[in-house]
Amino acid sequence: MIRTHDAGTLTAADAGQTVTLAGWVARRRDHGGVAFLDLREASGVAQVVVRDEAVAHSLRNEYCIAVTGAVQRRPEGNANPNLPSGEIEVIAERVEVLSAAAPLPFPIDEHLDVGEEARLRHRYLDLRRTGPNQALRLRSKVNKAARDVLDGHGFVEVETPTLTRSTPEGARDFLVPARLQPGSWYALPQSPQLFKQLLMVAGMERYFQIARCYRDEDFRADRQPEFTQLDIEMSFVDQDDVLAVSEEVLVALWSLIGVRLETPFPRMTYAEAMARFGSDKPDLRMGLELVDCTDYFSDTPFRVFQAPYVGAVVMPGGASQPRKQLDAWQEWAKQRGARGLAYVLFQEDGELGGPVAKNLSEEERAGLAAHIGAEPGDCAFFAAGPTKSSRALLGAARLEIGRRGGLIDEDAWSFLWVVDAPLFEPADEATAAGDVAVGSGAWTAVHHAFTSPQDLDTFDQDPGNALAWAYDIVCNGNEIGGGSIRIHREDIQKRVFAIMGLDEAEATEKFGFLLEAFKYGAPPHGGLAFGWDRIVALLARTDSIRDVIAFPKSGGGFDPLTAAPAPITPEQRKEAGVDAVPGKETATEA
RNA sequence: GGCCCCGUAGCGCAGUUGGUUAGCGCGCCGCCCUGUCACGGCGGAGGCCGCGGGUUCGAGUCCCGUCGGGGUCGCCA
Repeated sequence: MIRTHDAGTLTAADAGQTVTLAGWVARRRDHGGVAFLDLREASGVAQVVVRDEAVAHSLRNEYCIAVTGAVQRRPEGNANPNLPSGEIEVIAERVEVLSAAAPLPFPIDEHLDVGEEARLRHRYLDLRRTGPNQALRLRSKVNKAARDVLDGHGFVEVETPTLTRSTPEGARDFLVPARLQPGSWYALPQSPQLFKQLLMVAGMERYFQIARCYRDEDFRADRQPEFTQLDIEMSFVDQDDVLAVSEEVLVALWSLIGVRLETPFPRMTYAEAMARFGSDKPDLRMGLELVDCTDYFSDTPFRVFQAPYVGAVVMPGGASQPRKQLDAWQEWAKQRGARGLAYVLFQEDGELGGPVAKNLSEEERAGLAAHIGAEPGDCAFFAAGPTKSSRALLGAARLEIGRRGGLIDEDAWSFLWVVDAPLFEPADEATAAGDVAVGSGAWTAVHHAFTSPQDLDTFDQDPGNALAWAYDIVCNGNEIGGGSIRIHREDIQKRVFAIMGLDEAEATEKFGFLLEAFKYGAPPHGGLAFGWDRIVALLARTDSIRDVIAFPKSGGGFDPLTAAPAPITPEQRKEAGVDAVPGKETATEA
């Protein structure tokens, strides 16, 4: 080793020793006759004193250097209490420049903000900064903690293919041309879903993988084209078994940041979450539940409230908002595709204000505050219309109220299982929004096509109300994982496909290998996948999953560092078979 | 794909109702400085104001388009 000691670990106890440190010049304070260097490396920072002016003068920020010298207590009054090594300094006898550094594209300094684009273009420099560096180190610890828990339960870590077959799952596939079969393409997996089920058929019984997944969808703040899941699957289990193991993993993760989670986590049904919070991932760090007013306004003279659903959410103290702000709420609602957001102001004098109030009956006005739990000085927002979209709007308003009003307890960790998800939803989006159970037969799986119905006998008689053995784990309003008990019987799987309008031939073409596997004694099984990037981001207390990914992509799937994706040469194009014209037999894809 | 915001020096930003020489801080380069720790002092270099078009006597500023970035809705089993 070039170095004998780690800079950040030196203390007064090391005084008198001669050490060799190696690292980067984080900062140089040159006083002429004496210069101070902050030498930074993985363990931290130590101050180096250079008395040779010629040596000190030539050093620049981020030079990679090795320093040999004696550890010394700092002179009286010169200690730096902000540094673990602040009691000591190293008096340089020899400074070797291992590698010089060109002027930096941006400062490697905790105190300054740098734009994300510049940081990602030189991510290797960004990662020298303490924050980003710590995030990756944390991620490594998170991986280890999960492996330790699962290993303790006899789980087997298995790698599954990343060059696989395109399957009609939810998202668009990334495709890779197959050189040896021009016109045929691999797909990158959206998740190892099918493989992990095959591993259950294979008798692995307990599988996990820190799995890279790929989805070619439009970008969001929270999304990367490649992302990571902790993927888990277990045989001979029911829902409670999966939830218990999952909780154990999460407990181990949060203990890394000194947080002790109480188990078991609370559970709430999907239906309850939607009714009370207008979300399938309610943030329980704040109160403010939606109030169903459908019955309350069943005889209302107000046309807008003559709707299949009317609900409200209260904004504490909202009655004093200026008109401009109330108008801004309308804009906010319109941006979310709503017509608007009706509101009633509960004045301090007991009168109701706002444009809606005068449309209500005397009786409705009188009892409204009590019904929705509004106090004088509050404002209530109303949504009326189809149940699903109205609740979603109110749920979003609830969160916005919480954010603006500082009602969210930022120190809290709120974990919640959302269980009993519906098995199907209407495939047609308009039908879904309208919440009208038309028997068009066009149903699609809410979770995925291999999720087991709770009632194996009746699920296909009333698909719209059938419940699934599916569960999501929610943390502070983020869905950080989800899974299900799977179908392990071929006959049930076929009935599910039938509801989804997938006939035998199609099912065979898309999932034939899975259906065939299920013929040979498939065990009952189920599992779950954690959104690993989001979980690490939560643990690192950062808003962006980009901060916990070593080399993330920016918008549009562009990698600012490598400038991928990039054009290929005509030779590559020819060889890859990208332009192969499909023959008749391969042209059946819709 | 819809909508909103942002592109000015290496980095972070300012730039008035359109007005002639586009500023500030940090960084960079040079000189000085023996106890600093986001050291300090003096001096200096560095700009196709994202790109293209238009309006105007005159555009960083106004208009149209386009590219890039961020956010949001759609989408993401």
